[in-house]
Amino acid sequence: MLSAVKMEGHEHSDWSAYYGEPECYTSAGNMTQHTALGMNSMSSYMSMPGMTSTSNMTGSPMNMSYVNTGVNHSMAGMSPGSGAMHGMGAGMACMSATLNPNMSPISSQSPSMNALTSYSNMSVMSPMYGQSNIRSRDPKTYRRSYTHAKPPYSYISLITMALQQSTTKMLTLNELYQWIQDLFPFYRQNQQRWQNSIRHSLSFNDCFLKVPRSPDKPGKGSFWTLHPDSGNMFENGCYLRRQKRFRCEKDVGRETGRKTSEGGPNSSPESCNGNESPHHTLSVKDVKRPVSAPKPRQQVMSPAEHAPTPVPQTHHLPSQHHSVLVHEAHLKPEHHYSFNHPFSINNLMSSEQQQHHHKMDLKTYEQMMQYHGYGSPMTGALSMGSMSTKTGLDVASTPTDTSYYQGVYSRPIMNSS
DNA sequence: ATATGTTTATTCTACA
DNA sequence: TGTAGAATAAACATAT
Repeated sequence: MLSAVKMEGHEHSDWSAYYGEPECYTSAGNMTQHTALGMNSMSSYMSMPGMTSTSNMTGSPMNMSYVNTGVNHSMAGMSPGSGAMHGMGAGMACMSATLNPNMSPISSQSPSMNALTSYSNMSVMSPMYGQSNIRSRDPKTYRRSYTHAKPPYSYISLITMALQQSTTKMLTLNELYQWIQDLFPFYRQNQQRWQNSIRHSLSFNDCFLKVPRSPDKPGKGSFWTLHPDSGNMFENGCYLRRQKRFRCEKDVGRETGRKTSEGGPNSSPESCNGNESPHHTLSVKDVKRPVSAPKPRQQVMSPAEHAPTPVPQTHHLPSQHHSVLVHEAHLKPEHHYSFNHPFSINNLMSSEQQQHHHKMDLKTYEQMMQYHGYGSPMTGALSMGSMSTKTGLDVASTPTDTSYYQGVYSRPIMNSS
């Protein structure tokens, strides 16, 4: 529903041009009656008129032949019949699988993609978007224009989606880039511009945390993940503009939103792990940069620098803070479910489905712990990062042309005739 | 050299 | 209209 995805001023011209008159959105807002809020309501689009029926949706994601001549990274990683699909709403599973760049069975639960999918459907398949001036457009130019329209998501929400949908809940910068442009053709242009913005967003916003690579997994850049306390940043349903930026409280008082890293002696991991209370007071930023340093650059802690105790095995230990943080954020089985994010599985799956998901998560978690077999929370966290490659679940390594608009291509634009 | 990451500054926009 | 979130540009540093 469009009350869920408010079309704000950003690039409004783009969207109004492609989607028709504002009243379309207004009518979309009426959809609220169908559902609760947030992404749930967006999910309702899966069964909206204009969508194929559930039974049809269960067919095969492959029917959605995506005729994009661009990237198409194949659906190789996809597992159409994966068990992960079974618990999901059929239509959801289908679309999700179709769009998810990370087509592993596990990640096919992709909550974020459900959101995206829903939006996509809403925009294109829902009859209300086919009304008014769109109908009069030349279908060819309209289609082309549409696919290159700027998505109504802020960079922050795009990053959040990408991170949420990834199996390990953390991605490298390049994987983020890839995810975004795979999904949104719009971002296949002007890369320098938006990628700079992405980098800026990652650094600037407290809701994103940097997780250094383990030494045994060399590569460019760190992993990025969501702050466990970032919670539902888009609970107002607007993916262009949060009502309030997520900031770590400590730093809010100290400075205006600047990320600082690696706290002094006070920055105990526990105080920032997001599990003690919904409103812990220690900034995660302290994990990232020294408070004292006026303007430290590039303060990703080196393992040697920060590991108070020898790092078990070959996994690197960026810092205790980080370790706990990331551990809490990504390895605790319950983490995903305390994460009330609109893209989170919470909002998109039934309790039964969540149970299924939960089991899988536990299993994954256990496997990882078994794999790396040591007690340090850090190690597990890092294994998450490296797991992506170990288990072949690496998002960017198996890019698929899972364009956000994918489904659109294979079917006629609803009501546009 | 290029990618990645940090920071500052400016501008635009939505909203109270 | 003021404020705050977001987009953009750019300078600079560091890592690969």
